[in-house]
Amino acid sequence: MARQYWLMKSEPESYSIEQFAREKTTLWTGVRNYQARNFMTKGMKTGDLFFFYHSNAEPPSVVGIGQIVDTNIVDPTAFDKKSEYYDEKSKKESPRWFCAKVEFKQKLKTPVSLSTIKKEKGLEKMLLLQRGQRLSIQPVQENEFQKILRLSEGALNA
DNA sequence: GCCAACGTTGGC
DNA sequence: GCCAACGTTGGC
Repeated sequence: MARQYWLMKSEPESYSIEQFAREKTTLWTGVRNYQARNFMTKGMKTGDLFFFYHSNAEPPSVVGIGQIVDTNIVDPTAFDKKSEYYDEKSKKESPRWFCAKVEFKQKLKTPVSLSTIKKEKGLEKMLLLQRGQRLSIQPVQENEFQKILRLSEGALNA
């Protein structure tokens, strides 16, 4: 199975690329949307790469790259009453939520902003740009991945 | 199983 | 701070 590519969102105020760069690896917990969960449990494989995206940021941007280390880990925050992600409906015998272990690879030389992505030909189909979509984990095509990488190195980025 | 009310996401 | 889009909840 060829390597797949993803985009994973995080608000910099809750978990930023800087924090990720410092910790090197982290558990991507707190996914509480079934569609995002299914991408994570069914599609994601060890070795896949993902864009780290800052949502609710100024400007919202792709800021770095990470790699999937392990998948289908039961999300421990669902059982933690003190966690904001606690879900009483997720039982240890039949967990409802899962997370992935991810490793920091690099920050982009230049973040690629949402507005830049919107302007770039060939990226129109990205889920990120689809109307009303709010998925925190979404698949990215390889050519889209490469294109955004090139944007981060060129001067085209606004 | 329908659907109104409500909550959340996230760009602007 | 606003609000569109969408998911979830719960009454019936």
